[in-house]
Amino acid sequence: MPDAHPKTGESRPESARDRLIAAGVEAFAAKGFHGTTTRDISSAAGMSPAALYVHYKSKEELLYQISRTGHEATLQLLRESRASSDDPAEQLLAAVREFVAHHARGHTRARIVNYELSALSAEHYEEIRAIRRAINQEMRQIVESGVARGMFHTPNARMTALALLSLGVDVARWYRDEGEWSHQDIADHYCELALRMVGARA
Amino acid sequence: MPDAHPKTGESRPESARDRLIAAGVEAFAAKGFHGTTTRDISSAAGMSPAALYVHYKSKEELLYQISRTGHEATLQLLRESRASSDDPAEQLLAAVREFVAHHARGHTRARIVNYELSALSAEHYEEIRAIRRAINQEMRQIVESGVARGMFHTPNARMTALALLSLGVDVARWYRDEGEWSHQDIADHYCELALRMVGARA
DNA sequence: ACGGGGTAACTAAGCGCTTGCTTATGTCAG
DNA sequence: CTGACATAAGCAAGCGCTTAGTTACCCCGT
Repeated sequence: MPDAHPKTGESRPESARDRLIAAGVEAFAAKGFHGTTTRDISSAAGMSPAALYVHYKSKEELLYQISRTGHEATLQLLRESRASSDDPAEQLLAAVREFVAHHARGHTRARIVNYELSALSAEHYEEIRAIRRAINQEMRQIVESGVARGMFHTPNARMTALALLSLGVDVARWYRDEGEWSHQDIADHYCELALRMVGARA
Repeated sequence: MPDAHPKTGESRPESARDRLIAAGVEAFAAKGFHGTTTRDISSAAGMSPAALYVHYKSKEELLYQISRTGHEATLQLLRESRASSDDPAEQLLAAVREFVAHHARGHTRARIVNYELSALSAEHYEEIRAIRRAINQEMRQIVESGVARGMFHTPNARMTALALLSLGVDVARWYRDEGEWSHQDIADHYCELALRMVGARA
């Protein structure tokens, strides 16, 4: 909303900010933050190098915007999954299905979200860490509520919750668009794995 | 073996090559290949920038040596686990325990092995990919042999094997030395998770 | 209808610095 | 003397980012 265009409204093809974000996502995911130059990004967005600085203070701020919106989308996805039912097993299935599909479909963005944290400034990193803690807590509460109701059986609910997230995050590392499994196939199989991991079959 | 020292034998504190490797591991893991300068590496190894080129052709060749030995160690670990027993369940437990402990204890090296592949040259990348395929196959054969003997029950043995490796690899991403769980704790819990994932309790 | 003034987006050129790597030279054990 | 190892100095190229200037478009008093 900071760049809502006063007159063109919806017919505008794509804002310069968005094109820079899209170019940054591709480049950072492919070559990493430090392996990407501001010239890579701006030329992929069809601009001169200086144009990047009209819209973002620095290369790092572009990374931060990508990372922040990516983390917030992931957190929201887990919150909605947990709110979708009162049954922990249903919550778990929704969370795993959405989380895995999100990391497969958006593997490019997800790689930046999960593997480029060390390129953030100290302040930005702290902000992102807070979102990551909230993400962990969502999954933990699903598993712990299932254990509390006697529906799940695991000797260490926190580590199991971490393993579930870990499994989903790593999909972004190995997933390929040309692969033989669709993100649906993967999400379905991972739902089955998740039920087994939490010990849902008493 | 290319730099076996003729006389000092075992009392030699550490060769220059090894110090460069150690410095490279730390730097690459902390800031990534492109975020690390040759001056970072050489000064951490207590040498001038030019000394790196006495021992390695380029910064990329140093990365390659780290990546190759790391991959080979991982492959060997899985081969030994599989050879340690005829029982697929025993093989699985040995493989998961060793693989997870290896990725926790050696998380610094493991991060380079798994997250810095795109910085390798095309030729080196192909060589590493071959080792990675062999690693996948080891785990796959454990799971498939368990299914073939009716001891494991999973609808997609290949995806389950991939998930097991994925779970272990991702330990290197989140593991911290200061964390409250030792690598033994994690390995034990992950063994339990692995048995559930493959459906070992018929 | 018109022109002056303000604003936002963008570029060409380039600054100061750092990069990976090389060269010339020295040192020292065998 | 030789050869392996190290360094000081530095090169060409590339880096993130800045500056000065141009263009396009808005509002608004006359």
